[in-house]
Amino acid sequence: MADPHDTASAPTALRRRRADARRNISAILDAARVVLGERPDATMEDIAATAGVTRQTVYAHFPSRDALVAALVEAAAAEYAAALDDAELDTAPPADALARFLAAGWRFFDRYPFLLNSAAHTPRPQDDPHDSAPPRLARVIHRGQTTGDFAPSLPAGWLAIAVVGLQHTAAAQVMTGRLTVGEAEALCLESSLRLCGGREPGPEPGREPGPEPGREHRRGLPGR
Amino acid sequence: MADPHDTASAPTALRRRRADARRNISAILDAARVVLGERPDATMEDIAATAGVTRQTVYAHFPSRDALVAALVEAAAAEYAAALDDAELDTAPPADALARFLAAGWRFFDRYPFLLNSAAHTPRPQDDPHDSAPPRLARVIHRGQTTGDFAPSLPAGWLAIAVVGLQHTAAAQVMTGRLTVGEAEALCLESSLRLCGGREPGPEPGREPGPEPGREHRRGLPGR
DNA sequence: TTTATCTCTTACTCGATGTCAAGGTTCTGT
DNA sequence: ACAGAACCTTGACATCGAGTAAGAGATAAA
Repeated sequence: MADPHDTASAPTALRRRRADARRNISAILDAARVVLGERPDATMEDIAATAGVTRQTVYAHFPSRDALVAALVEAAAAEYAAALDDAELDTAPPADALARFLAAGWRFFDRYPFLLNSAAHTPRPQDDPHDSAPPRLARVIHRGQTTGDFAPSLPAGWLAIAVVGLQHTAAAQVMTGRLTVGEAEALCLESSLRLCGGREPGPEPGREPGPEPGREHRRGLPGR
Repeated sequence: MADPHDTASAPTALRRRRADARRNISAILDAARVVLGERPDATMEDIAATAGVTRQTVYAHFPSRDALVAALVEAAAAEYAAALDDAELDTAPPADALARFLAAGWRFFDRYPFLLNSAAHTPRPQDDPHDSAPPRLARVIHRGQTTGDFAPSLPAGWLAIAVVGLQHTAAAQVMTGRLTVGEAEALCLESSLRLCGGREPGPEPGREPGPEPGREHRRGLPGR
């Protein structure tokens, strides 16, 4: 709080901070991303220690724990949105766009596992301005429905949410060790296509549903 | 802990408790079910006050907060399992059995909304002996795959988990007020059937996808 | 009625969050 | 390079919730 000079000479909401301050802020955010991914109920002191600063320094930049995770969610949303921007969802064929959407999601979950550990969904106000993924996917699905690639009998908005939920479910299976990452990706893609009413590829040779070799690493939950 | 007489003369693990004790235990469980459904981070004192007892009385029956929610999850699992027993999943046609499974789930979520608020998924050991729903549904789906009602190209075990996850997703949409209960049920059923590869009913008259009248009550999240 | 059991009151410890002030350190503008 | 602002650190403090403990009073069961 105590912002000494709120002069109107700063049109940008973010005042230029000192270099070490910015360094610490990103160190704290990084530490929170890692530590909260391992233990969602980690202490402020744990996060501060991992970031190499003191607990009070964390409070110097984030007024509360909720503010910290909110900032973390914000950063995650920005990264996710950027990844989706790079996926060219609106130009690729609908089925490909769906696959790219899911691929971006897997990379995202890999970097922000704490979003799967339920601590992120704190009592957020009923608006979710940080979650731009479902609308984007809804556009893809709607486009596929008009081109005939997807079945139009279910609303695209719901299907988008359902696909994201499906990926969330699959990721949770990876976290508990019941699926490998490769299995989860394959099952999620196949299921999402079917959910959207895409034409099944049928039993053609060269497309077995088993996990492709070389990526059976399970994540598992870290000890304790 | 302080169990005064652990005599071997009690073959049943549960010693016969005094009547008011049992009454209080169920009152506490009921209060926890309601209060934690509204506020997942409610205090022990909140739960105790709602149950009409003192905080220490709660600790007299449940050694810790985790033990209380564990008991609550246990009770929920028992009710859910009983509801699934009454649904005759193994005799009804697969598509009907799937619909019954989902219907039981909706009644369950209505009684135990706290299970949607993520606080229930505390660091549980990696085994989930309390969750008998997916295996049952997997049996139904597998049966449908052998009879030809469902497509066999995805493993039944995964599809069961995916359907449960889909219902979870739909229920979350109801919690945030983005869907009514009726909409959520209709979309979830339709999506689950499609996910399992059931034959689409096609555009026959008399099956509009809109919400049927008389059950548009939204749940919404309670204030604060 | 008697007795074992349960509940309530009061008070305490412990850990985590959040706050505050003083003094030292480091960056930045000149 | 230098002065001052911005930042970090140390230490102490307040608060809240979880969990523990003992004794007096209430209540169901015998």
